Amino acid sequence: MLTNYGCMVVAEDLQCLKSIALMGGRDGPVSISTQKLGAELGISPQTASRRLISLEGQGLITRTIRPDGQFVTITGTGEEELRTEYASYQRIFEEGERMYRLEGELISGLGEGRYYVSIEGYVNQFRERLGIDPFPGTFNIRLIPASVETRRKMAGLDWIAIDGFTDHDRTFGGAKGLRCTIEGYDGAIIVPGRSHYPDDIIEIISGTGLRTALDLKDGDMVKIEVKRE
Amino acid sequence: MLTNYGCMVVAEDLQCLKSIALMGGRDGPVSISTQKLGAELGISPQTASRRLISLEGQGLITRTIRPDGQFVTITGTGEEELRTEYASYQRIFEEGERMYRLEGELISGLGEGRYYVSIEGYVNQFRERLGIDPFPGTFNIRLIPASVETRRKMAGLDWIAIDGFTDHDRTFGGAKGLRCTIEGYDGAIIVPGRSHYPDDIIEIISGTGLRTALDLKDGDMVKIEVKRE
DNA sequence: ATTACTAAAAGACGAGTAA
DNA sequence: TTTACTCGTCTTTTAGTAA
Repeated sequence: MLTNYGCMVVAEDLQCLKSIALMGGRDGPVSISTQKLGAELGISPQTASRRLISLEGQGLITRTIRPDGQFVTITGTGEEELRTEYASYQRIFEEGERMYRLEGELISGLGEGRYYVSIEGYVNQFRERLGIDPFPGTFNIRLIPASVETRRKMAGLDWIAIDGFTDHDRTFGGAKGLRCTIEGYDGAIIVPGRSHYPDDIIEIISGTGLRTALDLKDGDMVKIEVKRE
Repeated sequence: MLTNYGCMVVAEDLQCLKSIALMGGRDGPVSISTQKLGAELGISPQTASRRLISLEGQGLITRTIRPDGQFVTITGTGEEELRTEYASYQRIFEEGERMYRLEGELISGLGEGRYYVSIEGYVNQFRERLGIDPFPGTFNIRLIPASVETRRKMAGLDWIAIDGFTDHDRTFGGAKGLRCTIEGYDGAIIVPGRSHYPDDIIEIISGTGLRTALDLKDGDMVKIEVKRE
């Protein structure tokens, strides 16, 4: 254990302090037995006792010990410590640029997308619903594994429907699209309605010829950003 | 270590997960070296590495490891875990009955208070500003050590000023009061303006004769509640 | 530079026990 | 019942090292 030059409370101690706070230790003394606290935290009474001693030693709680138990109160310092932790979580969940980021390598298209962007029935919808007049050709990306998880989370976003249609007795399936930026360029992720695309591959359309504009070739890494909400 | 039957993530792992979230691991892959993470958490790179392995094993993060570092993303499960923790802190700070609780034993008064409640210049103010027509006699309490801290926190509350005055060439000092309830009965804590009362003793006035009403004698424990804000 | 293994050192844990 | 000590064990940590 590093000496922790006054900078931070050890994780277990903080967890223990949190439990005391949940029992009401911020508002006044709460009766806590080491057994009860131990059960709460999944540790032995002995260890619970040690935690309380440690918290007291750090000035995070004060105690009144009696033969039949003890009363514990969280000090101002202890409360500050909890507030700092709370602030971290607020930063995680309340702020943020609200952007999902995907990363992957450029691969040769599966062809399907190229086909889509040459059909008027689709192109019109891309233009009207997504605001993209697609460059003839798509951009296919194999996500790094760490991005596949992010892609899953994106299922909850507001995808725009691209309707299927029939033309000259031929049926064209539906799809859905989501606006994004590719290294700064506007575009959209397109996911065919039925066909099961592999989890780690996404197909992108853009008004720009991205391969040329970004000077990319197969295997190069690309970053994609998607606004949340 | 208990087996932790799927019920909870170990405190250190959670702390580590929180750090990753603060680096942006919720929105997409973040480049994290074990060294950087270790420095952030005050642990060695080896331990940081083990933490990441552990988090991955629990399905809380996914990783892409490269010879020159790694990309880490928080999974949906990991995010849930963080949200649960966040919810705990919200409960601590956002909810609650907003009551400070004090506890102590009834002691014989220091006399000073009894004096106060017999002087019209004070009594009028108690009545008008605190809404209390004081019973002649005060209630003195020696706080248990665990309550002394709470009393300190109460300094931030909205105390009502009791002004000093002069009568027949005699000077009467100011004081401040704060409404409270004593075992359910209305009253107020009175703190003399100048005199330095011991930290662990509080003096209470009430419209009721509390000793009789509550059937208390010296040494009995009493609970006092004060509304916050 | 990385990550993560092995092995020695450090530290934490819970059983037993006293007060 | 409590709290918290000692002590033996076991876990965790870090240093060293390999890939």
